[in-house]
Amino acid sequence: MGNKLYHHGDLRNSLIEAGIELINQEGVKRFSLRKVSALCGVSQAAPYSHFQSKEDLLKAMQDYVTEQFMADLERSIQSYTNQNDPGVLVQMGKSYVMFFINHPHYFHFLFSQPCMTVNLSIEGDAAENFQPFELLRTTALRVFEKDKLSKEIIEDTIIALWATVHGLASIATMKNVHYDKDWETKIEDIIWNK
Amino acid sequence: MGNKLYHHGDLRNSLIEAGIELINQEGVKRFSLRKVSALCGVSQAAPYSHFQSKEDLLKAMQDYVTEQFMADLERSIQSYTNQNDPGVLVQMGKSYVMFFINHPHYFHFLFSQPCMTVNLSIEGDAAENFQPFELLRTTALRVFEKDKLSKEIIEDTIIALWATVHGLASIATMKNVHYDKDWETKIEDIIWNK
DNA sequence: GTATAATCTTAACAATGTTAAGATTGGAGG
DNA sequence: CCTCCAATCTTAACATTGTTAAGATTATAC
Repeated sequence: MGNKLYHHGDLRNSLIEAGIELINQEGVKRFSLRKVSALCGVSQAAPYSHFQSKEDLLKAMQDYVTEQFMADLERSIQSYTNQNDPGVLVQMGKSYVMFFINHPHYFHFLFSQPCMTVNLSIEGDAAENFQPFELLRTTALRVFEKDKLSKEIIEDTIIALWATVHGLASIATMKNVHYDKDWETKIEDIIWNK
Repeated sequence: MGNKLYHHGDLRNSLIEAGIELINQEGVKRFSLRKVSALCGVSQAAPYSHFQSKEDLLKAMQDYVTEQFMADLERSIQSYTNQNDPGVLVQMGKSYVMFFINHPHYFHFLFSQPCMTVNLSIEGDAAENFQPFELLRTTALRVFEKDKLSKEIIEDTIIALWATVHGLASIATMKNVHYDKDWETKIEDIIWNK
């Protein structure tokens, strides 16, 4: 009765988004299921209708962000005319930075929390790695295929490209650094001059 | 009265060592002050006579291992005749691996727990880095000084050397890989052939 | 030998993850 | 429209945890 519904309607996503906010404000250390429940105006045990455990919610939070990020990057790549042209890397790099300019809280959530496991290894099992990094890597490998470069140089170039783009995202999402319409051209310039 | 002493005698170190054992067996997630206290045959609040908090004990556990490791490495370096000879790096590498062959549980404690913060960056703040890594780095810089190599090549060589040595330690401390008297010569060969 | 500081114990508190049992509700099938 | 069922949510409770307070015990300095 009234405006208080027994059924929340979209509790699963609300818990995920409130969880990200909570971690950004208090850190993963002070994150708790009960606090997230309270933020969603819901009882302490409500999350257990959607998640098996606290760890399960945390994993879902990571997947939630990563999936949006991946969808954005894949859309960006496929919208480019020539998939083998180096320009596709610049296009992807722009999207990489832009995604976090549009969602700065996602950047802090993913990369500023020591226990949010984001694997970034070249040699290790690719399947366990941060998916956006692997997407950048396979895209770059396709672009560089025709160039007959040594494996080492290619891998180093990929790391350099990723570092540039990730660094830009890190700077752009810092507090007091505001979005500027010149950012897009800024990003293009920096990546091209690599 | 009897053999049960009111004063433990060496509780601080016992807590640290029992804590390392507990983390190796159950993981940092299931580590708790009360369990460590029980393992030491002491009441739940006893740790607070030696540590301010759980975090404080965890930090002390890391420092405890790192200090022993550093002392070992420094002794190894200083025992070598010529501090500028490349051989000092081999000597140090041998000690690096040997330390963890002699203390395999320290390796797992330091490197297999996601929340044990071990920084290993080249560009970042050196003071925040894993001290043994910085020691290897400064030693290598001294050895390579006369060679007039580019900074990039030197840094890459340092990474390669560290990776070799650390990888050997990782393999050597795996279960079912037992210490063998040939390990020392094995290590020498692998590092020299780099 | 006594005062004092260090060390340890017991007891309690609030916060947390998790489960059990039951209430409420939306929607499918009659 | 009505009924039944599964999904969703609530309340209540439990064990575990970090931490503090108050006091007991012991080592050590004087």
